[in-house]
Amino acid sequence: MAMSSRSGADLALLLLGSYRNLVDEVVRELATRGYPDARPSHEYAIRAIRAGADSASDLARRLAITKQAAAKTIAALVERGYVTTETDPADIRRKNIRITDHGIGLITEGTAIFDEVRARWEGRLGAAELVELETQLAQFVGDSPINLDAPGWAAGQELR
Amino acid sequence: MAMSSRSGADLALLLLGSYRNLVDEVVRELATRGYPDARPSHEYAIRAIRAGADSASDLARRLAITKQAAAKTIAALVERGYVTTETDPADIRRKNIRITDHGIGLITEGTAIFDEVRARWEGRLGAAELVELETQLAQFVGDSPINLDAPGWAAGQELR
DNA sequence: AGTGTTGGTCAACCTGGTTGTCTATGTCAA
DNA sequence: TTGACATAGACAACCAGGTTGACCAACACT
Repeated sequence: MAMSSRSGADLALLLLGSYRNLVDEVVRELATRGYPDARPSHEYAIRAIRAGADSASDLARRLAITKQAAAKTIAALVERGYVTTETDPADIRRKNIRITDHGIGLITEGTAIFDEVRARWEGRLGAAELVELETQLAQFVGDSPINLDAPGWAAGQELR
Repeated sequence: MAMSSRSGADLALLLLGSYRNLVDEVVRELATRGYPDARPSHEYAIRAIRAGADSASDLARRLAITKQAAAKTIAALVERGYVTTETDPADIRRKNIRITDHGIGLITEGTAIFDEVRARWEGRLGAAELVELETQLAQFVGDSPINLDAPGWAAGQELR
């Protein structure tokens, strides 16, 4: 019996479930590779920093969160040794963020694992099908205020 | 130029972005229809209650969260008038949950809106394509501890 | 009875955000 | 040069939606 049309609520749960499944796997694997306390938000933040957000306010704008939230995130990153901060000599107010080797390691491994999991899915669906799926999802995301480059909305507690 | 293979991290963001897009729309629309303070978790919880979880411990098991968390959720539902509780005459410890008309209204409208949004997506993708997408997502979710019927993991702060 | 299980509650904590307020510094224009 | 405004950051309090841990009261079973 072709199950045909599911409910909209189920669709939502499918989307979120897939996301969490993917991300949980990445976090788990990251833990076994020497980053036991890494959270998805750390990855996103470090990526944003690497992409040019070199101060708290900058990061806040990039992630589309408040600067207070950005400051907290940075504090967490410093605590874990993923970044360091030092006062900008040219502007005493600013604290420039620099990613440590450990931080680089995190996003390098993170990216690799993300891609590994994606490859696994690709193996199951077929390359063309996965690309199509991504294209379709991009359509859903496209017509919205949501900005893939500013995944501040990606927060929540994604792992338990 | 066919953009072909995206990164695994992007895939994750696409999934989450689609979810939030869908859910945000539902919450927004719900607000305009007389449920301004409804949160996704409320909907999930009321659904679970309607499906038979008539006590806090029950709800906890069903949602796969702690009973304390379930109790908090129920308190929020009572506060908003979506459910009422009364002590079970047959077992003084239990507090039976009953969904109010307002609560029924919430999930009725919620379901309708979810389906409307899904229908909109269907209109864009085509019916067959959407079903295929759902089937593919179900595959990703299927091989995991994630249980669509126990969306406790769906929490996080899904809306900003 | 006595022992163990179950339902619920209190309290403290965590994460990742939010507002609101404040100071210190920088910038720019009159 | 000064005075107005913008910006960087920090502090404090709060919120949602979870978590642990400790507990008590009520039920169930032998």
